Amino acid sequence: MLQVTVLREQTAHVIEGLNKKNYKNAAEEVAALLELDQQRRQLQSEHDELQGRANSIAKEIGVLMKNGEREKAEASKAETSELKQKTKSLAEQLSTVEDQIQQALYKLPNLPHESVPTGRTAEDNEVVLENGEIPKLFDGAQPHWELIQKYDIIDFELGNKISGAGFPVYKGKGARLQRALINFFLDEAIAAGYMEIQPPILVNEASGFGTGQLPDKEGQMYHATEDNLYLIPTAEVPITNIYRDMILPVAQLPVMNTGHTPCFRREAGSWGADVRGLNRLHQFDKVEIVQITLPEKSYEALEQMSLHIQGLLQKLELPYRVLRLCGGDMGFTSALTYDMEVYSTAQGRWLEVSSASNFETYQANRLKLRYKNESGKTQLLHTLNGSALALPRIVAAILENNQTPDGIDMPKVLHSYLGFDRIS
RNA sequence: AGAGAGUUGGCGGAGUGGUCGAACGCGGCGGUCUUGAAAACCGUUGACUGUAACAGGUCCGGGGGUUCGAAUCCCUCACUCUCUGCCA
Repeated sequence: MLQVTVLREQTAHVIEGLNKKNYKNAAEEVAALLELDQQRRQLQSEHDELQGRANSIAKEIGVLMKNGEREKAEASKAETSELKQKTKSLAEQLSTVEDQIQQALYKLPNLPHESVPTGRTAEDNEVVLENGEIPKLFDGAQPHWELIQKYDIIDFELGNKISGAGFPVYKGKGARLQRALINFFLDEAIAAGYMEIQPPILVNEASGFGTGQLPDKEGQMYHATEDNLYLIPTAEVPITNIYRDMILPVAQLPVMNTGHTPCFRREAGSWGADVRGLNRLHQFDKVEIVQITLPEKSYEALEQMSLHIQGLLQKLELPYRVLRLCGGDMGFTSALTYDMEVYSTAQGRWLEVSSASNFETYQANRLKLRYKNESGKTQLLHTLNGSALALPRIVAAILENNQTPDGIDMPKVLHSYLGFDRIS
């Protein structure tokens, strides 16, 4: 979440940023928040003063009791009762105001980086670059949801039977392709300097708050109510929360972690067009990369992550493009997001396979993730993450783009991982 | 799942109602000594809030209560450990 001091000191900049993110009533809400903040500080200092007096009287009473001056002690006790009442009432008001501020802050999205294009929808995203030839397919080429049936490698019906829609069963070479991709992605990340992590895939409430899934996106996560744990929608949640409530030594930076996990998304309300086959699932696999850096290094890190992701797509020989998301299409917690899209030839459209974001201090503020700068002051770090990569749409694109009338050729880089080079 | 014990500063570990933000040890930092290092000795060493700077306030797992005063007493929740049971 945003820091109150930033709202106070850079009000105009904050409002401008919120507007760019298409946040409604930014000016009014910020003004209301600052008003609350003013009240809070006023109440705080009144409360603290009374509390301070009560504290010193209590100490005096202690001394009087020790000296056996009972009567004086009793007199002082009477004096504090009124103080106590006032303090209590101020404390109540204070906590109400603090709560209001907290709620208001949760509602504010992160501010966009200056390079973020203005815009409202995906139409307004900026295409940063395109790479690779879009292959020409033969007549009768099929979309992946037909190919997976033809070669019997991914089974949605079975998934329906044992779980429900959006939970496919991968079989035979389909399953092996999954495993090969996961290993390939992890090996590449490790070679790039990331440390592999296997985190829990059920997380507690505090972790959900830390990375910003809670409270606003509660409905998107599966919730195990009996134990109040959430199935992770991305490895970002457990891997970033490892560092919750930490003050990291500068020597440990940047933190570079990677991990493969299944991801679970309820996708409530988002079913409709373009969700056939592997395009949108409730459960899918993803390799995630996470970095935690000094503030001045975070954009460099984001570029590095973007290049890493592009390298994967190049090695898989998939045509892709990189988008810089516009203010209206960006995630709530992000300051700058690059989306990587792969061209799905049989569907004739681009599919998002990765998203790399710099959250600057937005998550770190919630996480209390900090470092000590040279003058010994604790300051918030920057957090970043990216998919490297999410499997289902990669699988869809590989199947569609590499199909021949009697089989599907696997990208060369996967051969050693797969143990076969063609699905037929 | 049943029974019991516990949760204190970076770590270990005192503290059971009154100058306790917290003894002591370790670690860290600074200094003396040394050609340098180690050892020894001296000093220092949490976070948040707040202020122009002081001051002040909050924090001993979370929340609530008793009291003039709580790390210390009470309630409640969470978590951890040990034993028993079950199990990959």
